[in-house]
Amino acid sequence: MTEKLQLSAAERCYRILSRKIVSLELKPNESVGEQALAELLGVSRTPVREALSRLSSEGLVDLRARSGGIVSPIRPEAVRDAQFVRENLEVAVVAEAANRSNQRILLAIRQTLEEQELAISENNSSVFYLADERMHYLFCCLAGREGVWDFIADSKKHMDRVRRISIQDGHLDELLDDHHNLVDSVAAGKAARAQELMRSHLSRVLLNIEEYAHRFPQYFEISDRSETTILKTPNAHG
Amino acid sequence: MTEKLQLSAAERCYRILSRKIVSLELKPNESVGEQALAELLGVSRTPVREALSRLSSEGLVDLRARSGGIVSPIRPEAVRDAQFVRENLEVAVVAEAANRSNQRILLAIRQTLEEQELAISENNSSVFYLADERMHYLFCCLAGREGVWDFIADSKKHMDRVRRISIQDGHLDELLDDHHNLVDSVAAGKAARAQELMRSHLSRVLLNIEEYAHRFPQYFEISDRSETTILKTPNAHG
DNA sequence: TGATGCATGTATGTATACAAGAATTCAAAT
DNA sequence: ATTTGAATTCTTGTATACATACATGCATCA
Repeated sequence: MTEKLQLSAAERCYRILSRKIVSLELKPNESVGEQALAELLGVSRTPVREALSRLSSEGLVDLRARSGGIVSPIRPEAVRDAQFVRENLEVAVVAEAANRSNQRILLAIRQTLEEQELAISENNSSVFYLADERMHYLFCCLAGREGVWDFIADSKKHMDRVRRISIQDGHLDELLDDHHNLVDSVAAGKAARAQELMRSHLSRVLLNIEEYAHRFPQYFEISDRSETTILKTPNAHG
Repeated sequence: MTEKLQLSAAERCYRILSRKIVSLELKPNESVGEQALAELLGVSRTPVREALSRLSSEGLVDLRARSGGIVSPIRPEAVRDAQFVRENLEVAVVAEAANRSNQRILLAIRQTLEEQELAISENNSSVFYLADERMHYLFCCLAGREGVWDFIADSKKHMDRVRRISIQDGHLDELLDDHHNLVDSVAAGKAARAQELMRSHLSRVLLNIEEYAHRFPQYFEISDRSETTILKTPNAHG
C-alpha cells in the first residue's frame, strides 16, 4: 500500500539524467554543468551533484576535477568489454532458463514478443526497446537468477547508446526474429541451442559498432572541430 | 606524468568506508550516520554523504529515507547471484587467457603465487587477500579483457565479506593449491581444464556460506536483540 | 607577430544552515 | 503494569554560502 510516493530529488535527477544520456537526448561529449542542470531540473546543485557522481561511477559521465563534466563519449573499448560481460552472463542465464519451465513466466515472455511485433508495426523503437529489455529480464526470472539482472543492467548501460543507434537504424525485424527463435528454444528446453542463439543475438550490437563509429563520429570521438583524427597515440616506441 | 596527487575528500571517504566494510571493520547491520562518519573522517557531511550514496548503489549500505543507514547485512541470496556473475565472467576470462601467451604477465602471475605462499607462511590473510585479487586481475589482463575486471570487482564486493570470513577460517592452503593448478593450466594453454578449475575454485566461497551463516549469524541476520526488547513488533496478534 | 604570464571569471568542492520526517522516550490513562 | 500518544531529539535531504582551482583572455615582452 505505502508505495514510495515521493522519491528524493537526487534520485529523480539521477533517473532523468540517466534516461537523457542513454536516449542520446544528452549527446556524448556534451558538457554538463551542475548549475545549468540544477536550473533545468528545478532543484539546487546538491541533488544534481549526487546524480552526476553516480553517473560518473557508472561511466556515463566523465568528471574532471574542477573543470566540469561531459557526457562520456562512446568508447568502442568499453562497449567491447561490456558486451563480453553481458554476453557471458545472459548465455549462462538462458541455459538455466531452458532447464526450467514456468508457464506463467513463459507466457509473460511471449507477451513481450507480441508487444515487440506491435512496436514494429507502429515503427515505435522506444516501445520495442522497453519490451526487449523486459524480455531479457524475464529470462533471468525464469532462470531463478533475478538478481543477476542488476549486473546485466549495469553492463548494458555502456552499450545502450550504441544499441539505441542500432535500433534507430531499423534492424528491429532481425532482432524480433532472434527473439522468437530464442524463446522457442528455451520453451523447448534446448539449452545448448538457446545459448548459441543468445550469443549470436547479443553479438549483433557489436557487429555494427565500427559502422556506427564512422556514421556518427561525433558520438564516439571528440569532434569539436572537423575530422582531426586523434585516436590513441599508437604507443610508438615500445 | 601529472598523477592525481590529491583526490577529493569524497573519493577518500568512499575508499575508506568501502575498505572498512568489506574488511568487516564496519560490521553488517552496524548503523552508519553521516554526522558520526564525518567526525571520524575529519570532513563535513557532504563528502560522506556522497560516499554513502555510492556505497548504497553498490549494495554495501542500506539507506532508509531520513532514518539513517546500516551496513548491509550479508544476504545469501545476493551472494549467490554475485557468485553466479563472477563465476561465469572469470571462467570466460580464463578460457581466453589460456589461449594467449604473454610471458611478462605470466611471470607477474607467478609472482603473486609466491606472495601468497609467503603470506601463508606468515599467516597474514590480508596480504594473501591482496595477492589473490591481483592474480585474478592479471588473468583479465592476460585475456586482453582488462576492462572486465571492473565488473568482476563490482560483483566481488557482494562476496568479499563472506570471503573474508572464509579466509579467516584458514582455508588459505586449499586456495593456494587451486591457484597453482589454475596457473599451470593457463600456462599450458589447457583452456577447458582451466575453466573447470576456475569454476570449482570460485565455488569454494559458496560451499561454506551456510556454515558461516550459522557461525556468524550477526553478520547475516538482524540480531541486535542482545538484551533489549526492540526490533519489529512480532506482529503477534492474539 | 607569437609566446608567456598575470588577472579575472567561472565552475567545482566543501561546509554549514535550515527544514522535514522518523524514532525514541516520557508521561498519562486505563 | 501495559499501552497509547504526544513531544522531543536526532537524522537525513536540500539549499546556499564560501574557498579553491582551472580556463580564458588580455597585455606585455622577445
